[in-house]
Amino acid sequence: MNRQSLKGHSELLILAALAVRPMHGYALSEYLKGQLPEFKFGMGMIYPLLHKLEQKKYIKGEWKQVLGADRRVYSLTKQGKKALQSKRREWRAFSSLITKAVAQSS
Amino acid sequence: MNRQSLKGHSELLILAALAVRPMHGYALSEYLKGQLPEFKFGMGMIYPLLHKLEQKKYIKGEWKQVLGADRRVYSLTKQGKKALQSKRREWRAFSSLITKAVAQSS
DNA sequence: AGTATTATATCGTATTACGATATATGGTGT
DNA sequence: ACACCATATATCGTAATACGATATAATACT
Repeated sequence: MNRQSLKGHSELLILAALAVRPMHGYALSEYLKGQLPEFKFGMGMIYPLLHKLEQKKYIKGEWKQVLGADRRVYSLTKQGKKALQSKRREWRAFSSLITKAVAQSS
Repeated sequence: MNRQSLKGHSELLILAALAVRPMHGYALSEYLKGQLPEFKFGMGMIYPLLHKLEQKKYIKGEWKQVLGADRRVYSLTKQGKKALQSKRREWRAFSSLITKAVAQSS
C-alpha cells in the first residue's frame, strides 16, 4: 500500500486501537500491524504520535508494571473519546466523498 | 476538513477528473472545488501535480486554442487509464480497511 | 554468556498539501 | 481608453507527516 495514503489518518487509528484496550507503544505497533498488515507502523511513527496525542490530552500515559517490567501504558482520556468520535465521523464523510468522486461513470 | 487527510489521494482525484473529460489546470481546480468543496485545490497543488503526472506519462498536456486563448489541456494516456483503475482499486481496499479498523465495537 | 526479542526514544529525510507570490491575458464596466 | 476583475500558468517556501535509521537498555531464550 502507498507510503502516503495513511497520512492524516494515523491518529484516528491509534485512538481507535486504544479504545479497544489501553496499550503501551510496542504492543500498539504489534496490534496495528496485526489489524492492518498492509502498513508499517514502525516505532519512528508510533512514539512521536503517542507523545503528540498525550500533549493534546487525548491520551494519558502511565508507567505500570507489566509482566515484571516498567511499561508506559496509554489510555484514552474523556477528551480523547470525544476526539475519536469526531474523527470517526470525519473519516466516514471523507471516505464517502472520495468514493463518490472516483466512482466509475461507465 | 483536515489539511492532511487528502494526502496520498490527490493524484487519484485528478486522474478521475481527467477521465470525465480533458481539462486545463484552472478548469480542473474549479471542477474539483465543485465536486469536493471541503478541500482547497489551490493552484499551488494542481500545477505541480499535473507536471508530476505528465512526467510519469499518466497524462499528456497539449497547447490548444480554447475560446481564443492558449490553454494547456491535459488528457489521460493509456498508462494513465491503467493507473486510474489501479488507484481506484487501492482506494477501495484502503478505505474498507480503515473503516473496518475504526468501526465502533459497542 | 551470548543472541534475539521486547521496549522506549530521537533524528533526519522525503513526500505532500497549500499559502503566497509573480506574471500575463481576456472580458466587462464606465 | 482605462481600470478592474476573472482567468490562467507557474514557482517558492513552509508545515505536517510517515518512516527508515539509529541508540540504548531490559528481559527472555538457548
